This record gives sequence, C-alpha cells and structure tokens, in this order.
Amino acid sequence: MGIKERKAREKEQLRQQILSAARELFVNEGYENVSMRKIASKIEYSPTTIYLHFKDKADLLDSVCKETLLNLLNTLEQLKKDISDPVEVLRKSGRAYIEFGLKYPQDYKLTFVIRPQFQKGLGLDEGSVGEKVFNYLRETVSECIRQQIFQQVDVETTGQVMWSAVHGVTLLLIDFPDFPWTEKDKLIDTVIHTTIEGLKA
Amino acid sequence: MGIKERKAREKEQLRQQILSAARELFVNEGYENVSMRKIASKIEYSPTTIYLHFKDKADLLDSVCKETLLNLLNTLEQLKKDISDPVEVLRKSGRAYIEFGLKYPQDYKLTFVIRPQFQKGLGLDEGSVGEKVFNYLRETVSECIRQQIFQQVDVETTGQVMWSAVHGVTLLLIDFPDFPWTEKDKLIDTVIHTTIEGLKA
DNA sequence: GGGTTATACTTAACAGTGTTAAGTTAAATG
DNA sequence: CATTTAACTTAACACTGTTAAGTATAACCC
Repeated sequence: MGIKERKAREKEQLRQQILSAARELFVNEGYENVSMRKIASKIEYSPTTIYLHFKDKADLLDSVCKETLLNLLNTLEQLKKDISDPVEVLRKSGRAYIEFGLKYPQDYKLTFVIRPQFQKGLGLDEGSVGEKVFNYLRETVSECIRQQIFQQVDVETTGQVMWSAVHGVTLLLIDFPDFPWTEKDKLIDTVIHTTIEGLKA
Repeated sequence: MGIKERKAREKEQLRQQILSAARELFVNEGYENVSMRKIASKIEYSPTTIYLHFKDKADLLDSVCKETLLNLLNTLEQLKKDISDPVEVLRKSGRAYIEFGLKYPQDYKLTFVIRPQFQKGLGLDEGSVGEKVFNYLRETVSECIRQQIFQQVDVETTGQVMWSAVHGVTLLLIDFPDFPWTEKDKLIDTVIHTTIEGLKA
C-alpha cells in the first residue's frame, strides 16, 4: 500500500504549495487583488487545480488565516513558560500580540478583519485555533485576578477589555501609517500600561 | 443666467442621488459586492454616467466616508455643548463613538478599515473631516490634562490611547458578533472606565 | 426660426474576475 | 493488455471596473 501513501503525500505537498503561494500573494498584494489565476500561474498549474484542494477563494483565505493564528499562538505560549509574574506575562503578551500584528500586518488584517467578513463569526468557535488564542488570554488574566492584583474580578470582561486595547492600537497603526503617531514603542507601552493600571484601579 | 444655475443644481442633485444609492448598497451588501452597474441600475442611469461625477469606485467610497465622518463629528460636537466636566465629556464621547460604530457598522468599517486600504493613509490629512474628529478628541483630552485629572500629560499619546480602546472594542463587536461577549453595555462601559482610570493612575 | 456648439448621457468593448461542466491524459488496478 | 480511477486542463459563463467613441438633446448665437 505504498502507492496510496505516496499519492496522499504528493497531494498534501501540492496543497501546501498552493497555500504558501496564496499566503505570499495575499500578503504582498492584498486579498482582493489576488486572483485564482495569479495563484495558479505562480505554482504553474491551471486555475481549476486549486479547486481540487480548496472549496473556493474564501476557503483558501481561511486556511491561510488558520496558519497565522497557529503562528501567533506559538509565539504567545513560548512567552508564558519564561515568566512567573502574571501581570508581566500579560504585559509581554500584549506587546507580543501587537508586534505580531505589525510584523505581519496583512496576515493580521486577513485574520481579524477581512475573514470575519467572509465567514461570518467564524474563527472563534469551539476547538478552533482562534478559541485557543483567546483561552490563552483568559488564563493569563485569570491568574492576575486570582492573585488579587486586579480590582475587576470578571475574567471574561477583563480579557475582552485587554483584547480591545491591543486590537485597537494594532489596527490603527496598520491602517493609518501616515498619522502623526506618538513614537510607536511609547504608544504601545502606554496603551498596555494604561489598560493594566485601569484594571488594577 | 438662471439656466446655468439650474443645470448646476440638477448636476448636484444627480451626484447626491448616486451618493445615496452607493451608500445604501455599500452598507447593505458590502463595498466589494457592489458593482458600478448595480449602483447605476438603482438610479436608472447607465454605468458610465457615474464616471461623470466620480473619478472611480474608490472616489465614490471616499465621498460616502466623508459623509459618515461629518455625521460622527456632528454627534460628538452636539455632546460637548451640554456637559462641563471634561472627564464626563470624554466618557460620553467614547460611548457615542462606539455606539455610532455599532449603529452604522458597515459605514464605520468602510471609513476606518476599508478605505485606508484603498487610499493609503488618507482621511486624516490636514483640513480633512477625519482630522477634525481627531482634533475634537485632542481638545477633550487636553482639558482633562489641563485640570490635572490625568497623570499622563502628553495630549497626543493620551488621545491615541483613548482612540485605540474605543476603536478596538467597536471593531471586535462588529466583526465577531457570535463571540460570547460580556453583556454589550457592560463591556463598553468597562473599556471606557478602565482606560480613563488607567490615565488617571 | 435655423444652424452650430456644447453638454449629458449611452453603447460597445477590453481585459480582467470566480467558478463550473466537460474533456483529456496518464497512471494504477484487475 | 483493457479498464477504471484519479489528476489535471480547456472552454465557457456571467460577472467586474473602466474607457473610447458615438448619439441625442438642449442652449446659444445670428
């Protein structure tokens, strides 16, 4: 039965090839400006071949975003291992989250702004990578509350407030690059610091 | 010379007709899903007529967004007249901003997320409506600092932190309607309250 | 009023899009 | 070696934004 395995391997290989070509094009030229034909020509296959691996263009976007979220999750979980103080974990996680967004701005927008438009409300369902990312935030915040560092005792609300702040500053920095922002690092630090202090007060 | 005036009036009328048809379609079906032909057929003109009034589809989007910003600016400035306490003005402004975004979610996304993608960094230039909105925020924050209510003394940074928080929660609520959010009003109040307390601390 | 010019608008077309049905080719199976 | 099956392509459909060229009508001048 070695032939079937080889075939499956080859199929998976092509899937990955499509995926990485799509990611590169989406990121460099924007989802809307990338056509199926462009992706196909990049991997030197006919456009219809893509449809043997992905339902449609939105499905392709979906798979690209899933990878992005896994990537982010890895970055965050790496962080948690090295630090004990939960507030410091939260602070560093916020920084890492924002920096991730700024490092891969198109991926970030694809995942957190564009995709929800195409797959209404998806990406945060049970068992999804998106849910795992938010669970990470839940745990971190939960530890801050357990140690009575935060005044606000509702884990959900606290997590959502934190997410709002980092999501907001990330998108503003991405979308309005010409706005006269305060020095970037200062702004990011102040956003995180302000939110954490606000949760303590 | 009454004829020229009538002609100009008629031209302006058609421009407004196009604009309101475009807004309605953009808002209901999403910018990407609205074609020039669709807009044209709605106003019962040929598609090319639109090009006599707007440079291209992005220009049409731009004009729609300008109206949205003017609308927001009016809402905010109305508010300032009735309240004296600057922190209360800031709190109520934040609420009004978020509620505006949730009331016209597609307009909000069009203006603050979609448009920047098409007109890189535009909308906040000198003299623009976008700049006026941010100036409103600057003034409000500035008064809080002048009265020494805020610890953070940098007007720019403080304003940007505030904007990040409200922008973030607005977009999250719009983009992930199925996420198990805390009760909406509680979340909004907590975001604003937390940020303001953080700026005081 | 009649001829000319300018304005408003439309038709037709180009090059592109996502997607599908049908057709082809080559490899694996019996 | 014939047949089935999988992988892949070709051709087409109905659409997209945008432009050049054409037409009809209203305004202007004599």
